[in-house]
Amino acid sequence: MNKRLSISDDQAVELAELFRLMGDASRLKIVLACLQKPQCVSTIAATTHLSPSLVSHHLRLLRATRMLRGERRGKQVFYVATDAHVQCVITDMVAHITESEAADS
Amino acid sequence: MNKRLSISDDQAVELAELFRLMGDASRLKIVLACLQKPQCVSTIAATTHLSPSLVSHHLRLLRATRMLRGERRGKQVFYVATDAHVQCVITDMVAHITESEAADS
DNA sequence: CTGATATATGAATAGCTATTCATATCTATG
DNA sequence: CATAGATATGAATAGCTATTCATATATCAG
Repeated sequence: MNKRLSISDDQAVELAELFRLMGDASRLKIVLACLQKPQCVSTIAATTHLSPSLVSHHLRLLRATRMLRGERRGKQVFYVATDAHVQCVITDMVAHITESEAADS
Repeated sequence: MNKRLSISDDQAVELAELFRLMGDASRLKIVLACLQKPQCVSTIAATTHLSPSLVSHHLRLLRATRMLRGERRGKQVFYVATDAHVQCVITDMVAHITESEAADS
């Protein structure tokens, strides 16, 4: 039951990088859009109200850190979240935000 | 069982801000140091290998978003993590990092 | 091959942010 | 009060980053 909370500096950097990726509203919305099922770039752009170019730039970062995986289907490329931990974390935090909304003093 | 994953733009910004705070290695280490029990600033600075000034600057941000709470005891101020959700999220992600270390292809 | 659609990439930039250094405030003690 | 220790604050800056615009690449239809 005793949880390990002391991590090395390298691990802190690694972990912070994951959080940093979710620490931008545009990128977070992109990840959210791809959490449940694969979405193509233009759909992501439409649902997030971001330009396709910007979405593509962010997708590159999310791809590089393996938070999302892309698969080409014809002209389109579909992206989906890969990491179950990330899915859990985001889901939990979304729940946190949406639940504690009325209780915000 | 159907989890809410679509959030408003404002909520995305709010959520991203929480992640962004943890998205800096220095700040993440500070939060980690205060997760289990209250720590004073100089102790935090010592364990994180950061200057007291830098720690104090980061603490201000963490205080402002209510991730940490500070309490004065004599000359020292002790900080501790307030939000259980944040504790969970960080603990989960730490577990994620430390577990999947060997399996990193 | 041509044109059209979808995605990616590169450069340029404006705004932000982490860090440092200097200085101020707070608190206990003598 | 004066001094010392602990924390906070302010200014300055160097480096980063999100965004935009222009352009390139890829895929399919005809």
